[in-house]
Amino acid sequence: MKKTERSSYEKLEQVVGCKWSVSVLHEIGSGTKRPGALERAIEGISTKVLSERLRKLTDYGLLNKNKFPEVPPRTEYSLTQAGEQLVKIIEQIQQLDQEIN
Amino acid sequence: MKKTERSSYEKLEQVVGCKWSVSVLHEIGSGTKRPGALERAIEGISTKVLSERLRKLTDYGLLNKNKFPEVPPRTEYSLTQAGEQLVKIIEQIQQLDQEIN
DNA sequence: CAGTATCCAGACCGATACTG
DNA sequence: CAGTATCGGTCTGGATACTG
Repeated sequence: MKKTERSSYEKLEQVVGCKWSVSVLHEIGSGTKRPGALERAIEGISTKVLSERLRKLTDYGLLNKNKFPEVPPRTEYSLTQAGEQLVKIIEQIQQLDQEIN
Repeated sequence: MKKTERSSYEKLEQVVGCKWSVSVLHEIGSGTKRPGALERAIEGISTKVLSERLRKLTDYGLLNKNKFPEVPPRTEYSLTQAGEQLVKIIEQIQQLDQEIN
């Protein structure tokens, strides 16, 4: 994505720092699994961006992807173990956020 | 910065998602306090961006700023309590990061 | 329904010059 | 030394149309 990165925080920045990533992780953590439902649940996100995030988070090992060979096609995403840990950490930051304000 | 934000993750994205923010927080957490030293310690960051980050993190209540009325001017930054908590959380994510890869 | 391709406006970053 | 202003290139996100 960025090309001039080299710090050890690269991955953190690319995952959490990407707009909508956190919302997507949180929503999936809340039980929403299918892209269509996610798109409806996360107000404001576009198809393209949702797809990009799902792909990236899957690539980074934070999401599992299950594609069912049906018509119409059905795909379900879920948190990996690492994904769940990240969600927990994100929730901590949320609380921190409230303390700040 | 962004203008079309409205999710509850806005702040998290704006703080952690900003390039270099995490590095700056971490470096200050490691004891580096003055802008000049930070600029040298954080390889690749520019004056302008460092200033922006310091300002934003200060505005967000993550950093304390101490300006001394001396010549030449001296300024020192330190983590607020919230800043320290955030640094701890970031370190957790670092560990998670290692598990992912 | 899931996912991709395209187009465009604007945001961010980087480098640098400059002020107090 | 700390901090701001400017400028240019690049990348991202948003909207939409489209494919399987």
